Amino acid sequence: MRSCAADESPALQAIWDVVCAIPRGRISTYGDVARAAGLAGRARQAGTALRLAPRELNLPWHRVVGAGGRIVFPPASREYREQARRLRAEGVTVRDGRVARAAMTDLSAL
DNA sequence: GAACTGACTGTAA
DNA sequence: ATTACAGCCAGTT
Repeated sequence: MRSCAADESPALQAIWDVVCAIPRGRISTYGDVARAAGLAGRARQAGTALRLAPRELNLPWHRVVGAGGRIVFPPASREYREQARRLRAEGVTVRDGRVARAAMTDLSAL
């Protein structure tokens, strides 16, 4: 069964679907996620979609970072620590608010 | 419906 | 390398 539940908004579901498709131990950016969801140039909407995403979806939101692999949250924030912790748990190297380029996923290849 | 906000990004100083 | 800023556009007030 689908791990991502459907939603009334096609755009939100499309984004969630893409995020769900990011393999474990890999990461992608807001811009790339938006593009893969058919919303090119709308990186912010990707962020908004993740903010609105219900926890019940078990969405791997931590695999989405800013352009260039930068974590978008303030380093002291709870969200930042959560994301860094989860990424490291998947074997992704997080250093100084950045993730290794090697962990980048080419969503167009999915 | 106008104004404000922000889980973004590219460019410039 | 860092910091600032303007453009962007969906969601909220």
